[in-house]
Amino acid sequence: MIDLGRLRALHAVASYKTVLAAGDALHCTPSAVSQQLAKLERETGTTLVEKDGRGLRLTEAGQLLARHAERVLAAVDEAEAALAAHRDTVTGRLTVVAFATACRALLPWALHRLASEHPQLSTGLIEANPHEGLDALHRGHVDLAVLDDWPEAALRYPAGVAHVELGWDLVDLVVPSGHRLSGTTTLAKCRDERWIAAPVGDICHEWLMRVLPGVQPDFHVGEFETQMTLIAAGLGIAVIPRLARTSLPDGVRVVRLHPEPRRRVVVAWREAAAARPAIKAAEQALRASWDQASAARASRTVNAPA
Amino acid sequence: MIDLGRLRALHAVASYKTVLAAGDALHCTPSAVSQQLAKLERETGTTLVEKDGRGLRLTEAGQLLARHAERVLAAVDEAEAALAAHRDTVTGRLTVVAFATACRALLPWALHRLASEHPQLSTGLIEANPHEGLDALHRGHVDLAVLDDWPEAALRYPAGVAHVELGWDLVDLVVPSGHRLSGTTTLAKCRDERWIAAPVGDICHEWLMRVLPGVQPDFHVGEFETQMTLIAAGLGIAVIPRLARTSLPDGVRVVRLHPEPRRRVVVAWREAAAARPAIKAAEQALRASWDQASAARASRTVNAPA
DNA sequence: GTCAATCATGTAGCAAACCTACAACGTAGG
DNA sequence: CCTACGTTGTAGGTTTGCTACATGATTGAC
Repeated sequence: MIDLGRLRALHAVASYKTVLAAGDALHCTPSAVSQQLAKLERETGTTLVEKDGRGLRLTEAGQLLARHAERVLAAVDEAEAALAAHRDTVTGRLTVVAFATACRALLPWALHRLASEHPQLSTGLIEANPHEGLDALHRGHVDLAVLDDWPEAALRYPAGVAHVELGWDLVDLVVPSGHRLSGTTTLAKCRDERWIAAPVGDICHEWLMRVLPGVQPDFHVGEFETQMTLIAAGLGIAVIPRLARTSLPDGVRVVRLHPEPRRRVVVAWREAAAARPAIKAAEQALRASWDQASAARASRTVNAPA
Repeated sequence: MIDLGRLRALHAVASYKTVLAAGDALHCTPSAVSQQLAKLERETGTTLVEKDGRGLRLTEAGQLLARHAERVLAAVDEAEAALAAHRDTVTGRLTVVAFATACRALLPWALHRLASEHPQLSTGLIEANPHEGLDALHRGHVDLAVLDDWPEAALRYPAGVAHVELGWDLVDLVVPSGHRLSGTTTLAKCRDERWIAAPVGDICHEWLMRVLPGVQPDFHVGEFETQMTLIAAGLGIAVIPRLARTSLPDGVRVVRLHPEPRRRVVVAWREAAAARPAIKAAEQALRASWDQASAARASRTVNAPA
């Protein structure tokens, strides 16, 4: 198939009328241009140029090919321009995987912000636990992952996956209003309570088993909101991260723990996609969302301390 | 600027989903495809592909560039197709230079035939003497030359100019009806006649000076038709090629010469343009025109011998 | 779980292509 | 007639591109 360099040479000669000027425009010697033309003629089996005085002139076939060359080169230019534009535009489709609480407390804000600031970006959201999320990210099923990373059951990030910390999410004990515990306590003192926990296999359950070995929860419920309803009904106690507590139902009370358990909330992406503007924009949107949620919690705490 | 080979590699990978299949389609090893992709990524500063299981998958930028690559490659294909079509199509513009008699006796028929058989061809005609015609051809001002080549004043064809003989045009003596000469004579016997000749510098004049040294024509007229009118008026005699004698006015008579002077009628073109179908078509049309003119002369001779 | 099949990619080496410098040739214009 | 200009050929060195082979990673089956 025709070579681009030869087409460029022909087009330059067609534009500048002389091999010398063409070579000048192409930043090479006229000899190189001449050789390219000769090879193009040999390869196409067509006479493209003819001598004309001490210069040369394109034959009809040469003019024909030069016209087409212009279209080809224009298409190449367009391709480069489109790629360059894509390089610094937040565009395309961005699918995010996030753990359940983040899906409720962080992602709605962040995705809304992304959509309004970058109309060319289309987004998607998948809820999954951090293990599944990290795997989906690594496999390329999603572009961004929001993960909860518990120090006592730390995630292992595969090679090629980068991550940054969004912040720490503190965990409190939540008990029925009339419960004996109050103020600040330690987890160890709660060992003999009736426990409400996440389903087996869930990272929160896994974490609880690790910080309170031997505990056997009576209830296994995924949603913290449901857990709090069970607590309000006096059926047991649970540890609930603050991010999951946008509101506190009647009949429950928060008891601080010491030392305070906490989980890291991180955003992760593939290093291969790190340069994509949409990734950076999404990370910023998530950070803004996190800050907003933190501020909201702070004001609630000030107005109505637990 | 982007290289075509790399675009081809990307497009193949986009089409065949795997480097292995792409290499197969491109008749090279997967390693080559992989290297091309890597270089394309390096050159564009963009991530185009990402690992996906044991295969790979195009990023959005990769898909974008692949779409553009398809357009570029399509444009290249079109260029090749157009060139191939041009290679065996009688098309474009063909300018012919011819000596005066050919302009009248040959070219109208030939150009008409060309125009009707090849509607895509546009033609032009310039009258010039063979020296000028050969020069114009050589310089590329015209594409085809019809020349009268007198053995006694033979043309010199420059390098790069090819020619074929169309046929021989015999020359007779034309005298007033009541002239003493008749039947067959020799040029030498006419030395002392009053001569009508072409203008000085014209190849016909040049030829006459060479075959009859010392003769001093009293009349110098370019058009043979006018020469015959002068002959009919009894003002002198002239040598007139048969091609120029489509009809014989009253008051003149043809006298054969021995040996018969004659000129070669040739068609010439630049070797660089020899492959152009329009050149071949024009040569055939001229040959057909010549044959037609010869046949017409033959039938006239039979019906009304000179 | 292990093993084999599949696919991408890195490395070394060789062949081809490309460009530069220089010289030769032809042409245009004073 | 001679000089300036422009193209084209040749030799040489450099770059590029490909193949063959080995490596690493993943998938699916037994």
